[in-house]
Amino acid sequence: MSKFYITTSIAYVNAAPHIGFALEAVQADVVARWHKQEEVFFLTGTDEHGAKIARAAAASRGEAPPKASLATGGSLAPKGREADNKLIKEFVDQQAEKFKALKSALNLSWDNFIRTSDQKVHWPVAQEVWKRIAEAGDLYKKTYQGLYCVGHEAFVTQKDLVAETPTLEGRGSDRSAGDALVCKDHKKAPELIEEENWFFKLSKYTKDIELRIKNDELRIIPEGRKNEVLGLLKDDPEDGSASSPQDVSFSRPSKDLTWGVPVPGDDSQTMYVWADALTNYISGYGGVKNWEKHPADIHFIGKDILRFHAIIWPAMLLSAKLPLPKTIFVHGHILSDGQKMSKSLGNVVDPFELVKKYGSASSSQAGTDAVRYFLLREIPSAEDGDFSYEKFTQRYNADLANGLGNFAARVLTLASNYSEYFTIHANPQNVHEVVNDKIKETQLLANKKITDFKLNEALEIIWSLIHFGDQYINEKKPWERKDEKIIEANGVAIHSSVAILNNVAILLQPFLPDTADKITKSIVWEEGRLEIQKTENLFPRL
RNA sequence: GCCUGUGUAGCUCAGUGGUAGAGCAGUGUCUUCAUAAGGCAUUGGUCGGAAGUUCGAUCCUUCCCACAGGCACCA
Repeated sequence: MSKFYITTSIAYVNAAPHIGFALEAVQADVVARWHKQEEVFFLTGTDEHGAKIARAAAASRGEAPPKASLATGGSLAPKGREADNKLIKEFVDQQAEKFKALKSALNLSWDNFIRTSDQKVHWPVAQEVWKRIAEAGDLYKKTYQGLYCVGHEAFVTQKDLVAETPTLEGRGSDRSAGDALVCKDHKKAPELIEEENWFFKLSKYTKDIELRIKNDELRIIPEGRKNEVLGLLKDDPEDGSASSPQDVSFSRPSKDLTWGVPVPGDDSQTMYVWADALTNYISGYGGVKNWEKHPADIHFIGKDILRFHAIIWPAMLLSAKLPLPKTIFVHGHILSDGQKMSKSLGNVVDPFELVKKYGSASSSQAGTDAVRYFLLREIPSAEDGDFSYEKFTQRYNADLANGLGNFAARVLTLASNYSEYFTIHANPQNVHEVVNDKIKETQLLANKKITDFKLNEALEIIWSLIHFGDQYINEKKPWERKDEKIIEANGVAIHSSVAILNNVAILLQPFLPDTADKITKSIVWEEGRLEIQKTENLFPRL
């Protein structure tokens, strides 16, 4: 297993794929394709367990009272769940298909798609890792106290609570002191419930992890995120504001949560998200043995799940005596017209719609590459970015239609119109020195940017080569002066232009694979002679 | 409430102790091989606000404002 191993986080299937996951998948895809000269294993998948999924499944069948106050009495959780689980299974199957469809929509090159509901592939690994952690003595049972809201069918926290309205003051005598809070959605006081959970001794490993992150044995990119994690790990008891992470709950009673992986040796408990979902990186990779030989080179994740990947996951691996991933790359979030995307605002951007919208009749891949390009160029790789149709159109016209598309058409037409030059001067080596230098410089810079995960800047650099090409052609004007004396010079100029285009395509291969192929295929050398096959417009102007 | 980060031209961002730069958009001009595309030139900024350190700050310090994120056992 000497493969370069790249993962995305696994997507939670309670909702349809949105553009945020598309961003992560596309970023990971570029890096995977860029490493293709080595052997690469690229994993993605879906996280399909948990109470939220169960609720989403019910909602999708139009059954559940969304936030209506209909408290389901006491019957919400327990028995008779076999039938329910079957329905949930149908739901997640359906959802997982939508995520898998991203592969063709965005031309992704993943090698495996892991689903946490896969009882044959995923469950045994999740349980094996659990056992290893248990054997290390890092799991213990503890009573968990929480505020349970019947309306939510879940534990709620302080931020879900609001002060009770004055009109209900009559009940004042009922409640104990300081208990004047009610659930903000359901206007009912939560119950204090105790339940027994398995806990993981996270605290045992925080020092070790802090060290490994500090010395980049576990790299976290970008720097700001690394510092954020180090801040979390640092214990400064003085001000009491930040204290190193506490042990985390690793299971839930199965009476409340049957939709998940059973805890080995304890039927009364179901694995909680960490123990279950994070192990996908091992189960999707052929199991513990493979991971031991070659752990992930890069995890691509969003900033919202940094804590789990940078602290809990390494702690689990240390406990299970398994190697840590080498790098965690953290991207930001995509805003929609400056606002957070949310269902209630109705501004969620659907990647499938985008691809369809920007694909032309003649070529649907133009839409795919246009979406890939926007995500990779407009969104700074490690930061938040903004999506709007206006920006998309602007990027498309300026960079793809006027920039790349026009340049390709320009060079190919030029080369095929003046092909007589080639009979005289058909040597591919015959490229101007300045052009060769610029090409080499661009390759160097772009590769450096990709290594640093600055994909947007890599594209910027590639586009500077296109710009250079336009300048070069304007300067050489190979279309005029066809007299004998300068035929040779024009031949070199056209060869040089073709070389620029060809190298742009090579550099773009990981970013816009389909467009790159089209360009490369239109430039053919036959018996030392250049044959140009003009293509249709790569990106028609909008 | 506590902690961290960000705030620079219409938009996206770069940048340095000595009074600011790029790309896109805008304007002018040249050009036709090209997708009314391209080249060149150019208009935009009291560098979030206030005070301080300094001969001098956009870059240093303090306070304030706005936004983002983290923590306060919420995944």
